[in-house]
Amino acid sequence: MKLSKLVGERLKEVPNGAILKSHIYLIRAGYIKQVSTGIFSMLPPAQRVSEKIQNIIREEMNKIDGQEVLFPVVMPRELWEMSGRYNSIQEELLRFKDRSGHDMLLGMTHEEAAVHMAMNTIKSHEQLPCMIYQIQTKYRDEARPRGGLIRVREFLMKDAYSFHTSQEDLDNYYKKAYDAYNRIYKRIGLKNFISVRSDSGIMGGKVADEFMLVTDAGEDRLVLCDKCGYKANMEVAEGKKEENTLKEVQEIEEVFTGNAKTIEEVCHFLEIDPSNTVKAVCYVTEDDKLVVAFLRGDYDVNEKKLAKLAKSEIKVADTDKFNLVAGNIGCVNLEVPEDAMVFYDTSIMGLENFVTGANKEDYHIRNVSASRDLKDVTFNDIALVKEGDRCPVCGEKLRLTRGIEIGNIFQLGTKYTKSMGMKVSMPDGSMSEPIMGCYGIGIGRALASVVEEKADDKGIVWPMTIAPWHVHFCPLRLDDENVEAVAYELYKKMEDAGIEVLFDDRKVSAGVKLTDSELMGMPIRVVISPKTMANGVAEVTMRENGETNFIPLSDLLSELKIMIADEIEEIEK
RNA sequence: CGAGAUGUAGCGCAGUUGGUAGCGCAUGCGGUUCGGGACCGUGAGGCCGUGGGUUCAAAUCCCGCCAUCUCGACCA
Repeated sequence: MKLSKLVGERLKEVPNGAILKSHIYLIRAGYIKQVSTGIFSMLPPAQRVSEKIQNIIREEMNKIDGQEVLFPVVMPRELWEMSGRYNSIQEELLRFKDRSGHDMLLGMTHEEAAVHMAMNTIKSHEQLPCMIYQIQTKYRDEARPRGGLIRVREFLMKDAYSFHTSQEDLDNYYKKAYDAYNRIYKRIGLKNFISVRSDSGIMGGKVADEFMLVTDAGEDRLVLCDKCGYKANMEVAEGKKEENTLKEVQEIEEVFTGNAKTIEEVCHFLEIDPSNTVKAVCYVTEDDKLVVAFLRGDYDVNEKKLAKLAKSEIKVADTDKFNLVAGNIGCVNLEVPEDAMVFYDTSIMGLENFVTGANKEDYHIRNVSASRDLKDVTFNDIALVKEGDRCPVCGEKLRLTRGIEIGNIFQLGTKYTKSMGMKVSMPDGSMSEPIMGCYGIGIGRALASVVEEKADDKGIVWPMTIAPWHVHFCPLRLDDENVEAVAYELYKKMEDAGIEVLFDDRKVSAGVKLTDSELMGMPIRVVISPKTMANGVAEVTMRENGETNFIPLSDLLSELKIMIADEIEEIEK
């Protein structure tokens, strides 16, 4: 490819509003162009990377007996009513009408389509297990896209769906998919990725794993133990809290706290530490039942954990509706409706002489004792892990960090086969709903993640396995007839030899060529100039570490081929 | 969806107390340079997001709308 003809431009300046490395460089280096919020076009180099990532994914999916299919982007309302999701999913599902007024939607995921395909074709247990997958555009009407390709509304995704006759069979396959995912990330050149057990939602699945690129740029919070390897998404992470030390129990007394409502205000007013308080956070369930959560003042509610205990989605309650005194709610003599649920976090266990609300305006109470005043309550873990908590497995201090979710796999169970009525005949002649698993990877996000992990202060650094071109060929002084002749000859030879080469055929200064090559990130740069030609060599530089070698022109092709092959082998081994 | 901000040339930005728009980069042409974003000369390129209002006069002041960004909520 000749750079002079490549569609797209290199920019010197940071695009307005871009924060993430991947966002900045992908725009500056001419890989992507924004069309609308969360909607991007891929320019030729990005498309080449995307195709290489797709092919690696295809290979790995095919290795675990996947069969590639293609579901439609547009689906009719009826299909999604079968699973109940036409109504259960809100604005994120983009709905519209066709010319005859029929309700249609844009696919944001394809469980329904997968079951639709399978239920007309898979009839017997003998055809199982079976996995079908596609690589196709998804549309999710995200409320707030961000970070360039990290969180978008329209994106290319590989999604796979497997069908099984038993949980055991699903477990076996799930393990295979898990291994395939690890191989995929390794092969596209990522290093600092992990998998974490995650929340599969109230609606069903039992097991779910998320693959995360560990980076400060991530939007998911992670909890890791460097000693024993415990790792979890913040949503499900457990932490051992520091135990409360026993103290002599004193008599409860009421204290006037006036306008001090929040924990911060109360602590400031009484000159105490938040860890000596117990706060209340109130929620309502889907059917408007009150849920009160008590935690030590220095902890926050993990709403996912609480929702699980309450067996319902929850949202923050309007305390007035339940005659609660916002800011003065306490765990002693709290009056709540019959059907209300009250939960106590384990951080309160053994806590003595603490401050909590008095359940009346302007007052708190002090010297409350868990052992005396909360004798009969059950303690549950409903708090978010915080800095300083210890590993639930080995007791070491946990590390809190962030990650970008680069893929997930989970066991769906029979949610879709049951709701849509897919059954297969079993060995004993009975009919049964297959158990499903599903497995997703966003292609664009994977691409951006590689940039995020590997880019340096000069630009993108592509791994050889997914680089748009292996070699960035920069002849300097193309106005020199000798250089020009040799350059075009070398370019042709490289292409003929099957080396993917981007040829900077522009007659511009050395600085422009070299900085552009670093910005665009090809793994190998080949420079020739009157200087190198006088010695009969080419200057070959690795983008990743800047290592430079001078290679005789006569050996250049064979050396490049070896370097490319070695590099790919190194990444994939 | 809540909070904050921004819309002026392809990109990044300036634009005074209201007086019909400029800078840098990129870009066309001519020339001199040229191994780390060269220089000189000369062009082209703007419905100042959009609709209304105030005014003799609006990029500038007021109101609505739209778009975009950041933080948060949400995220099958």
